[in-house]
Amino acid sequence: MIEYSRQPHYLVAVDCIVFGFDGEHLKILLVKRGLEPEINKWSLIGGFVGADESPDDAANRVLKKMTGLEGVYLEQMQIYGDPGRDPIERTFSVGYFALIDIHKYQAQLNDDYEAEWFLINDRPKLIFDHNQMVADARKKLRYKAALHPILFEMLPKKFTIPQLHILFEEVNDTKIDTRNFSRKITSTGLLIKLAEKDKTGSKKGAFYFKLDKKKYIANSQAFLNLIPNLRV
Amino acid sequence: MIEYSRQPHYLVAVDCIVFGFDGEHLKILLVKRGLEPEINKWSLIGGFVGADESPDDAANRVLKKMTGLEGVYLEQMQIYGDPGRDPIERTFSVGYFALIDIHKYQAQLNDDYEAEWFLINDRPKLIFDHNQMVADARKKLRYKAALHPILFEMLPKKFTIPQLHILFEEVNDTKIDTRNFSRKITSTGLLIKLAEKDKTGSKKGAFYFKLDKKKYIANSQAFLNLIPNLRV
DNA sequence: TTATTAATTGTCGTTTTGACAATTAATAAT
DNA sequence: ATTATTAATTGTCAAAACGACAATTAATAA
Repeated sequence: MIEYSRQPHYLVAVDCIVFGFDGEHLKILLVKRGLEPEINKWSLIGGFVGADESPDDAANRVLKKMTGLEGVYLEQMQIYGDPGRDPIERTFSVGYFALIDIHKYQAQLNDDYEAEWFLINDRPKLIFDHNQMVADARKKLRYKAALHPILFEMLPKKFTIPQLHILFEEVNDTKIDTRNFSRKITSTGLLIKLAEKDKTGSKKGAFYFKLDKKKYIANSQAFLNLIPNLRV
Repeated sequence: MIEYSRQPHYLVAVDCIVFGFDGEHLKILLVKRGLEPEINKWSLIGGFVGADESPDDAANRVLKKMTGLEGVYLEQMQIYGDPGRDPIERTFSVGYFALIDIHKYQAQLNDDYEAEWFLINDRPKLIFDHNQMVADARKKLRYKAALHPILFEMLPKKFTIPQLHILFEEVNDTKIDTRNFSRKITSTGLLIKLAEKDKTGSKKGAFYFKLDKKKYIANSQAFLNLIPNLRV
């Protein structure tokens, strides 16, 4: 009856830009393909959307498979669907960016892929339109992180203000005054100061903080102003 | 060689939430389907993505066909892809929201569809997950409009501050002090005051303004703070 | 001429911002 | 033990932004 069947059918995939932070620099997780086409080339973590799963399900499945992690911060970015973006067959890909605590990551044994962390500013060329995806993801991460408290997702449970500070500078690619930053971030009320100090970075040591989960969830949609003189 | 062919294939569509403003209220454009399934039910403007077009192309094509308009403000929202969202066959849909000047709209003769404007707060139930799409689009419109100067897209070339004011209140579903709003919106530097006045709404008349195109383009990504006490 | 109405400009205390300085808490060197 | 050193933390302050609220203005209608 209806024309559905006459319409062309396509493959639908997901690709994840996985961001991590090693304490100094922003990194992304890439995989070396063990399959044709583009065998041995670096690419984003991705996979086809199965018959019984949503794109979100697929992204979570792929992430679990490649990082061993579940319930990570995952945000849909946009769809990539130019005809010809995949040389084999027309494929739509839903781009996601993920934020993970790099220390929780554990390499998964996998015959098809070989995963590796790269500095965001020193990464290999990627297949297809994956380079564009990374650029878009970075832009969106910067945008979102300027307004919402999401960067905690890349830090361990316990973290210090200086750690946060470096992360913010790294993501926004700018210098931020430590004194003003400290005041701003604590004034959000999202942090709980712990008794313990991290002495690895300095003689004085920096107090550990943890997230106030309740407030974090309640404020996840709130607008903040974490970046001075912000212009996107 | 590669497994692509063994993967399931799907339909990919676009659906557009078309927003307009009649001077008093926010409206959306809906169509009555003349096709099975869900014949005679109201739905969003949409269509399948053709073999040689991107989702953006498809959205523009569909909009042109249903409104007669080209080059309208169009923004990708998210993909809808739950299995079973379409009862006939698995279909992914890329949701877009569009902002148009309602007065430029002209009904298109179309055998398959019948289009009509509805008040955003008094609209019929829609097919499939289209109700969710409208809710999402409204939320995103509100979010975006709070930070970026996009609502001009729904007004004529010449507009008055009071018109803008009503539109902002309508989109954000809140009362905004006229005096502070006027000061804020003019201080963005995006408006050029014209000599002419609009006398239809009051005795004193309100000055017409037009957009400073150059500054508008340059600032389209700038953060503004147009809504007082903003909490999303 | 006056009343009316909505647009526009003005006032002002409070809060936020961001540039910059001073202090503090630890360890390492003397 | 004392001092130097270093990074974390707290402090200062002037300028700008914010938002609650009042007064004035420009037109038409009575």
